Amino acid sequence: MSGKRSLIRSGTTVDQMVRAIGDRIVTGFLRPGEKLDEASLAARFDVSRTPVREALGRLSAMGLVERRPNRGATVAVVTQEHLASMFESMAELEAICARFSAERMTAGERRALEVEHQASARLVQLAAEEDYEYFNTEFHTRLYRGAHSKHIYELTVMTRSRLAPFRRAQFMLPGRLAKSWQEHDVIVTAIMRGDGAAAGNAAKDHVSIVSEASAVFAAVDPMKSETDSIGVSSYK
Amino acid sequence: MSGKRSLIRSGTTVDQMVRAIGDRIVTGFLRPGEKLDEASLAARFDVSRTPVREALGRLSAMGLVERRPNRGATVAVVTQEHLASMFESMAELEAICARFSAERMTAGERRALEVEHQASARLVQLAAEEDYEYFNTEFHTRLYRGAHSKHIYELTVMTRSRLAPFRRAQFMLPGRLAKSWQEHDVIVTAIMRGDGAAAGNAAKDHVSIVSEASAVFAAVDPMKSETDSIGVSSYK
DNA sequence: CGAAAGGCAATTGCATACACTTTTTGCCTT
DNA sequence: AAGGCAAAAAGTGTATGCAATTGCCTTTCG
Repeated sequence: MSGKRSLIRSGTTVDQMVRAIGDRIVTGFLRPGEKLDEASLAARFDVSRTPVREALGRLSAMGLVERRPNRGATVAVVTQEHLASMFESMAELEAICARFSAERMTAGERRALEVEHQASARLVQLAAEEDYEYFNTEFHTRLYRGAHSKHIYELTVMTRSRLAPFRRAQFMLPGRLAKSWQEHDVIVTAIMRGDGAAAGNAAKDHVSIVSEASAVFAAVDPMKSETDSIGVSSYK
Repeated sequence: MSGKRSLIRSGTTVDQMVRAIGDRIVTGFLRPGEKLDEASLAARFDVSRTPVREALGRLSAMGLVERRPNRGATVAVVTQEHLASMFESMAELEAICARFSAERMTAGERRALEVEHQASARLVQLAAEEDYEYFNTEFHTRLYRGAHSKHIYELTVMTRSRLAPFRRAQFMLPGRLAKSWQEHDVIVTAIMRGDGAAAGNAAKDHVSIVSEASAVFAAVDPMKSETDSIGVSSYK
């Protein structure tokens, strides 16, 4: 190849490829079921096939692409059943994190959770969807960390990343912001008084509602009729 | 390279490498923290470095090896905290599977579970550790499948595979076989009567006991004093 | 004598070349 | 005209070579 790959960010070439391809999948630029040709990708990003192959391998491990021996890689196609299964798992994992957080969070962690949560109330009043989504991610990450269990944290973050494409639109539903905050409030209250069971139930309900909100968008997905499956392009 | 790779089993070369290296890690032949040199591994298995690299990438995704850019790969070192975290996660995941199984298993699945469970009683009487371990794996796999949730299944199987090295010795403890069967019996009974909560609690207790049994072995691990961490070589 | 800087060997990362598998296309047969 | 077979083209899997980074060792200066 001729040109440099100077315009891409730092890190190893493979890391950049994982981010680049992963982003295009998550944002729906690459559609589910679409074939990922190694040579084309290599040419597209001006690298050789070797890092492309390694990136595809990692993305396959992440569940974003599917690979069959000697038959190449395709953008993972997520069926309705599998999507439901992932949301269900997410609800259970969040419940575990909330329960453990209620039982194990340090005083500092509890305080930080409470402070940030209260601060986010302003974003609801301002209807600042973008900022609220950022704080929402932070909030949940605090719960995951508060569980003080590295493996649970890994499983939860992994599942969340796989669901990322399907959660984008949740705050576009009218009144979702305020409802989300209220649900957070129930979780926080339970955690502050150390009630693990209540925190877990509240967290599970919270995710279930998000799941249903996303299902609304999935249902009107124009791709659905085509393949009877829902892909990451749902939000385009 | 000169020779063929005909003596290894079928599948792509990378698959074989993953199995070969993974087995050596799981069985403790390769010790935690040990450096995995690409060229040496390639020479050892008579392949080029390319499939070795890809295999190391997959094993890294599995959590069996750790990789740092430009610094090569090493056999993953599992700290006591992380090990405890994984067992804890396993207990929660098994609980979820058992609960869902109680609620969702088909009549056929319930029958098969019951039949196989009853059949395994003979293995306890015969003190057939090897065979019982096989049935034990089958039993738990039935629970994972019975949850009828693909993602939960994936998370559970993944966690189990990462814990595999640490579960080997559990049945070597005196009386563990009979106790294991009795614990299975509680789970099966709860599932048969559709009591999700009871099945979940029983499953959680079951794993917790396994965890403690493994902790016994971990505690006497000779490597422990060396690195203050527990590796897959515990059972050699 | 110790510490830091520079060079050297070893190893990883990427590119390219080759081999094998799969798929497609075109021709021949029925 | 339709179906099947064969050959070529496309694409993946593996091997090897080269560049770049890392860690160690030596050397030199304080």
